[in-house]
Amino acid sequence: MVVANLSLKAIDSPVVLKDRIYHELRSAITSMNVYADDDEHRLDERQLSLELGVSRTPVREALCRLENEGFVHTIPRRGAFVARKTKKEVLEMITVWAALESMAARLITENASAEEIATLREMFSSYDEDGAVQARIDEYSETNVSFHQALFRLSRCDLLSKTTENLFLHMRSIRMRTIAEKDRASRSIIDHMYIIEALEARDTELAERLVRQHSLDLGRHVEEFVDWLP
Amino acid sequence: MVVANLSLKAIDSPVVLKDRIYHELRSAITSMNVYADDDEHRLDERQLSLELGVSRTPVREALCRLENEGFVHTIPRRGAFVARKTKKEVLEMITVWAALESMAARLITENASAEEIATLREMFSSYDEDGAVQARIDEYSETNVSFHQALFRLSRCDLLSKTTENLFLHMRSIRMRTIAEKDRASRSIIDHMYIIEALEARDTELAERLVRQHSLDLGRHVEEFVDWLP
DNA sequence: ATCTGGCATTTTGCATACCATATACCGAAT
DNA sequence: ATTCGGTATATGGTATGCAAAATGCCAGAT
Repeated sequence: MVVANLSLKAIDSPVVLKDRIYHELRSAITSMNVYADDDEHRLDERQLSLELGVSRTPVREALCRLENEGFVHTIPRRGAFVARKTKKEVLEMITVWAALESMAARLITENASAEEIATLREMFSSYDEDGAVQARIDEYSETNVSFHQALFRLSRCDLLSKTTENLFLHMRSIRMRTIAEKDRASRSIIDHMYIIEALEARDTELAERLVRQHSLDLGRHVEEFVDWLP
Repeated sequence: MVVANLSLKAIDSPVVLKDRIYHELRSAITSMNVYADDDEHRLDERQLSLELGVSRTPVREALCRLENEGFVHTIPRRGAFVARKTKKEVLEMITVWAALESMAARLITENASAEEIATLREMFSSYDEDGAVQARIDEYSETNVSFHQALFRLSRCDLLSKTTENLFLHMRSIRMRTIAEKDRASRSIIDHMYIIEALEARDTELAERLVRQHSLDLGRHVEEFVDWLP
């Protein structure tokens, strides 16, 4: 008799309620337009637990986690609110982003394979013709996000990706809104191409600088033109 | 009758139980030597709540927060354990650190006042004589931590400081152990002096590079010599 | 002797109950 | 009419209760 070797992968996620609630609430929060109106969006524990058909306990634990990650702001004895970032906070997020992504670029020049870097170039291959970016601006916006996520993935540094994940979500609405401004979109794709070239050339310092500059440019744009943030 | 103008500052922190428990547990975890023995340190909810004289609920919320921040690892239906970092994870923490601190250095060259930068130099003034670092190695170790914290403080970017805060705590034990190796300590103070000079000279690129290199050197040291991590 | 299967115990995850505080409402006094 | 104070109500913070799941133990089989 031989022992069957099925090479199974361990299952260690008896997906628990609080996690599902966490994801549910997070996606609800990140997909809503927090800045549409002026009044703060309160998150009533009892109401949420009623809507979700669960008790307050797992809702509270999900809110606790969302608070740590900056999506929710809670005031003791007053309740939880959807967090509204100030302009200063958004600018600081962009600064941290720039720091992390430029480090990711460094690591890519040192560790990534040529094939991996090639995938970055392919992402933009369908935008070759003049005006393609403008014509499919929404699609390009998604590609844009994917590109930045890919940079972190190729860095092979999980903590870098993990630390940035929440920044991504926080910045989603901001980026969606700023990328739509047409000249920024074409500037954006040019920047990306130079970044890819630097990565291909394994020019660590250049890649780092270009990536950082790309982010800080967004920061300067926000600083100058975004007036819909407190 | 006039209204007394006392210029009071708002008090909005009716410090709640879960926060005190969080801090209590965090300091307990960060000050213990997690890597002393091989068996994992379990955190029994009931036992903790008994010891702290509270119910399980706030303990659970504190553990939830600690898990988000990487101090605690919980397995559903199995319980919470003090998180043990792998060597890979420590190296990644150092990488992220390098990214954040080098950005802090950039910002200092651009924004900090000469007086602020001068305070950095003063921190090391008592270590001028040869061998002073070796003689007061524990004291120097604290100064070392303060120096790095000061870099983030002077960057005036709260998110940068906040993001790094947990890394600081995670790295405490590592740094405490590695700094004690004497030649690293003297190398360290030399690095710091060059960094301060670059900041004083407002040489953004140089300051950034020196700070990053200083962190990555620690990374290489850990990579090479730390064998007590899984 | 070792391995397997079932039962008991422990412990988490979720639900509910209770308490303290913050807000809202309302009446009385100015 | 407006403002102040008290009471009611609502809501979050904490405690406890209950059920499902995981571990450990023990007996029986091989």
